[in-house]
Amino acid sequence: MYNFTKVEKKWQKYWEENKTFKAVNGSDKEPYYILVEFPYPSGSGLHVGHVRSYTAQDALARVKRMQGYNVLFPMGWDAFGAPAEQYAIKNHIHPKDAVRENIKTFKGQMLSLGFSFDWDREFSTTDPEYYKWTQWQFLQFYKHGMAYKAKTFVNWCPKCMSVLSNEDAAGGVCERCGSKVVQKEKEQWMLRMSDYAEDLIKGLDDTNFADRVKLGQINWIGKSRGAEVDFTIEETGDKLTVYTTRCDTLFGVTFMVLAPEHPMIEKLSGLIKNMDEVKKYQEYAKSKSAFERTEVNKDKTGVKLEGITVKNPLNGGNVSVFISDYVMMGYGTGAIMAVPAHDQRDYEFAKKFGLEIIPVIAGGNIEKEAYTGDGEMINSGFLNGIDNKQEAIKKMLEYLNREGIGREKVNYRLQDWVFSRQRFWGEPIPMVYCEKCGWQPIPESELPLVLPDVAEYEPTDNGESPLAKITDWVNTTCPKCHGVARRETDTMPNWAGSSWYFLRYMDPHNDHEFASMDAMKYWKKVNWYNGGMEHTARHLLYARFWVQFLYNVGLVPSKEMIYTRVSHGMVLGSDNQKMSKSKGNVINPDDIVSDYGADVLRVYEMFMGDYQQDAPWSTDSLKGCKRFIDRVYRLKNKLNDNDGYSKNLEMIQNKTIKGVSYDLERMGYNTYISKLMILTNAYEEATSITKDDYRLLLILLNPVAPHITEELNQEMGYDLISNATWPVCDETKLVEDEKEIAVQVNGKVRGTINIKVDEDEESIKNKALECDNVKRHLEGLEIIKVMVIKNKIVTIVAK
RNA sequence: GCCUGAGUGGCGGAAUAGGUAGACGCACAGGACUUAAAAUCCUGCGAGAUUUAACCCUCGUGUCGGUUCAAGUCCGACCUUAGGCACCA
Repeated sequence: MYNFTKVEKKWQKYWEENKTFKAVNGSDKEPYYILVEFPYPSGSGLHVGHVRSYTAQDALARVKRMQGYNVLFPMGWDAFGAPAEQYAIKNHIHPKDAVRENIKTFKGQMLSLGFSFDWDREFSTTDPEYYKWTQWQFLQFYKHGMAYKAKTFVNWCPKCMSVLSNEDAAGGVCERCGSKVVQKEKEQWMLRMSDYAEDLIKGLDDTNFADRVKLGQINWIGKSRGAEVDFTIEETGDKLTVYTTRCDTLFGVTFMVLAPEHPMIEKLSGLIKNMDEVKKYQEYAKSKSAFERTEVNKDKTGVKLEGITVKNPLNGGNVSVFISDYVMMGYGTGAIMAVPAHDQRDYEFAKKFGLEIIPVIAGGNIEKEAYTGDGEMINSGFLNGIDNKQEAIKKMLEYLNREGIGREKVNYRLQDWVFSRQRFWGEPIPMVYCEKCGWQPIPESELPLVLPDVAEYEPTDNGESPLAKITDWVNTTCPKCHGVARRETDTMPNWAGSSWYFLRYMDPHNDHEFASMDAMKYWKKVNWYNGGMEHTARHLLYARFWVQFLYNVGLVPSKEMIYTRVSHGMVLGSDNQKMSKSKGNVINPDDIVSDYGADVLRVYEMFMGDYQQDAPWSTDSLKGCKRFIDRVYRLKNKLNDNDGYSKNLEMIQNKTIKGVSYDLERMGYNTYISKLMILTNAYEEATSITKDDYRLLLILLNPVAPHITEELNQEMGYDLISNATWPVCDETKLVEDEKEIAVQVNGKVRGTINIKVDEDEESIKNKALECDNVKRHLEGLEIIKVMVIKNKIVTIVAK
């Protein structure tokens, strides 16, 4: 048909040499910022899934440019991370070399697909010029009291002597050697993200995220309204505070449970008679991985604290105190009041330990299960008789406040961000430890703190980062007292660099700021951000937190720098399974580009299904898209010498313009393609078409098939499509004077009639009633009502 | 267990505000062109009953019920499936 490889290379070269898609800061045009998640450049190359989302955003970028916007559509590399480090350990090369190779592959693939990125803004998170600013921003967190060091637990494989990520420790076993993962205590850097819980919920109002994305964020933050209630340890007078969302059931409390790590246990150790048993249980809880501990369907375990007395502050009833691992130290106060009659977990625990169960809400059967429904309050003193939760909670809160033993309290599931990783291949945390002065930030003038150039990255056997072994690097002087000091050897998590990269694109070569305020004010925010579903909770939340912090210290112009966020579906293998080497269902985009061309691959991936839904690969369907492109190509043989547009095509042309413009706004890429197929079919049916007819189709198709459309457009002698204006629908051409509408009898279609668009109702009714098949169905029936729904349907009700 | 999607022909999927379900494409079948094949073009294509044939008829958007002149679309219960969270008090 035509040599697509030659045509595609030609235009790719043209775009690169002419910087056709360069975005200029401060232009008079309206700015429009389109962002697609930058990839982790893995060794396996670009995935067809990348092609799907990049094509979609590319199409949007090309349309917006034609609509007169100054479009920023950048690309870069999120290149820190464990795989590059693993690869480097195995092959004794520096990860930056592996990364350089992978980036080269990825970029070559992207160029071969014709994406209209502004490559002048390209960077990698691993460039010292970039991570200098990631480190600088960490220092701002630190200087504003938002970064601190604290002891937390990490997944630890005792055999590999290595810290594992939650993913590598999935199922409670080490992914590499299969040993049981245990929890190891470690001092780590933390960011005070929990302080931002409320602001992160509120900020969503200033965004246009898809509802399901907003919900994902809200659920992750996990806001809950409840109360704190103080219980008192009689022997010492210490307060033991619990968090509950059901203070209405306070009369039903028969015991309390503390998390095994609860600090009160240490404080009371002198009083606790069975301290040995308690210590043993604490050890047991620690030995479990986070996975095991949170596994739901397991037996409740625990130990009673013997020798201390606690009473229910409302009715003076005895309340025994247990420790159990079903209570988490990290949420609420790390202690709960147990109401076994009305909480499933407390019920199980009570049954196992033979504890008293007092119902305080009527309904249910406590012989069988905890009753969590609503009902009339019983056995509850001043609450008796109230028959709904809300009111009972309100009354109880009033009482608790009055007596000074409790207060309303909001809790969030969102915790502070563990910001340390025990890895080599990440941004070094720019902190120094001095025996005399403690933790000290390194001076900003010393940034970037670069990773050393060595070739050995084996982790240490005590769980520290490989950096700890590079003594030249570790040993330094204290910025404050100039004495001997050690560098922090942990690095930042992968999420760090990706939390602000969209800001850097606005001003990527700035060497004295991460991005100038002017540049950020010009671009305002990311108008349209697309990425994977798996990133809509965490990555997006981290990025929003980061931006909100920068805003609060006056470094960015808005509290939310991302406006619309959408997520695309995955491209599955033809077997409807996730593509993977082991399943042998992987499609390599390079093969498709060389066999069918980039345009065909792009069209197919837009046509394959609902963009926001997963869709399986089908090479047959791909071939159909090849046929479509070929048909568009062959239309050039039908050109006539007439000027303007063909009269008989104007209606469908304008319909198509209107339809596809709307489709592109709402990510209806599959229907966008189908509408162009319909237009192409109409062109094929015509005896001949004008050059303007043809060019219109080429412009409309250009966002998804940019190479062949530019080529055919050039053959006709026109100026570039990349300089063209997106067509606007001429509504006057859409006015139809005739229309076929359906006639229903008792809800079933029994015929169709042709009407004039402005025909009066009476005449339409008559036409409908005269329709043969309609008459047949009305035989022997009495007409009750005839309704004409304008230009849509006539419906007859008969008995 | 909770949250969020999704269930429509042989397949991928359409159906802006409830108004002719199955657009567009794939696969398949028949035909044209060809020595032949590929490519291309034409025709058919939800299921069923009936008929020489056409019209026509019945059923049909995961299941059951409801609202409506009219439901893939709205409401209520449920089932299946994918993803996320998970002893969160």
